[in-house]
Amino acid sequence: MMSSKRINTKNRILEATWSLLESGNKAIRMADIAKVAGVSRQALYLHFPNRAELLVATTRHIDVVKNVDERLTRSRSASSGIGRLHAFVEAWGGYIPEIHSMSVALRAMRDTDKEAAAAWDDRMQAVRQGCEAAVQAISEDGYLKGELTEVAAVDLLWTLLSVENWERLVLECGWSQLAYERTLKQISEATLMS
Amino acid sequence: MMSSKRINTKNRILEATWSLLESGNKAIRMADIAKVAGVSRQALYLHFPNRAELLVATTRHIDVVKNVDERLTRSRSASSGIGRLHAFVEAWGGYIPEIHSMSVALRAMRDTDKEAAAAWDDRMQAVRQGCEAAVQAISEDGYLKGELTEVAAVDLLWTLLSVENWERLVLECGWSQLAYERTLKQISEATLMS
DNA sequence: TATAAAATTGACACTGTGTAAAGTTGACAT
DNA sequence: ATGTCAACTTTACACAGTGTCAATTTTATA
Repeated sequence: MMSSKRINTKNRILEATWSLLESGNKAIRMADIAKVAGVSRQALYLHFPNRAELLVATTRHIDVVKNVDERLTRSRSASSGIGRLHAFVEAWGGYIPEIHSMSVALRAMRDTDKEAAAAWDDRMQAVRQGCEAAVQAISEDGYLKGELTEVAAVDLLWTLLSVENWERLVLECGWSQLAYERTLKQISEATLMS
Repeated sequence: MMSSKRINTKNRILEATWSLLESGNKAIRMADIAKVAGVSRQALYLHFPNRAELLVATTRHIDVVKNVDERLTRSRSASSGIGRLHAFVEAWGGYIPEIHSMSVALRAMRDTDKEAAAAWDDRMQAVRQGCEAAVQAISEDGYLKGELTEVAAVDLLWTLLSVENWERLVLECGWSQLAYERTLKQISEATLMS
């Protein structure tokens, strides 16, 4: 079959990139990726136009493997506002550690690369939509704090649930994932609901 | 005087770097800095061993000019816990926009450069100390939430007041500085105090 | 006016990205 | 068996940006 080999190689490259990202090594060079994928450096350029697009493609690949979208959407099934809030904090909060290495890489490229920035913003917009759904449910239940508009509430929840805040608490301050999720539920509640 | 010119040039370089950082241009090259400072590219290396140290020196320079430390320390004079909290949120929160461009540059180097990481961590430790002082005052007043240890409370306040959260709300979501400060006072209170 | 520090000039090594071209391998259709 | 086509390799190179080096010029001041 004409393209089976190609698909295989492309996949190997994506997996190699992923594993290097997870290794925590920041300065990943094309040559490193090629080495791990067991392929020549030039072969990378046969499949991806440049480094940025390779990394972006890797995010998408991880997204598919981890089934992000579905997991985030599923959290919207809870009936009450507070139920949705908790479910979303759990879903997204639990997802962060899985995509964290990716997130670091994408954010590092943010300044220099437009595509990378777009890929990251795209991910974040998905999260924001989850926040919107939760806030709306709370608002419909009549529990949204009086002084908050819905937009402001979304802004706040979105900020609280940022990857950066997770990094601070879990990686820098050494909180357990459990403590993170529990506390963020509390803070979100205290911040948004009356 | 033997070194008046040297100091002048060094200062011009620091100011040039600063202005370039403030210009929002991400990819600042040594050649750019030299041009703005009105000096040859090689002259930069006469005063700073490399790009990283030049940027780190620029932070320190800004710190001195803006008088950070004193402004942060001054916020500890309030008598009550809640007073200190508010004063600190105001002091630090008001300071963020002034050092923001610097912060972006330092964080961008964080991955590749040890010194830059150290310089940034150093700044953040100063902020953390401010958080500690506020939490302690609240705790002494007996208003610290029962389920929170002092350390956890400091972790949380520190996280809430991160530059990244300011960026999200003010730059990305378009909040005014006033709204930011007001809301962060509220959230901090709701999160830490009973 | 002699001298020493400060700065300039121009050349170059090094790293990493991306391009280009010629050659190799293997599947497979005829 | 042979020819063909795509995937891949190999080698070479252009390019940008950092950092080094050595020779020279400028300038302040003793």
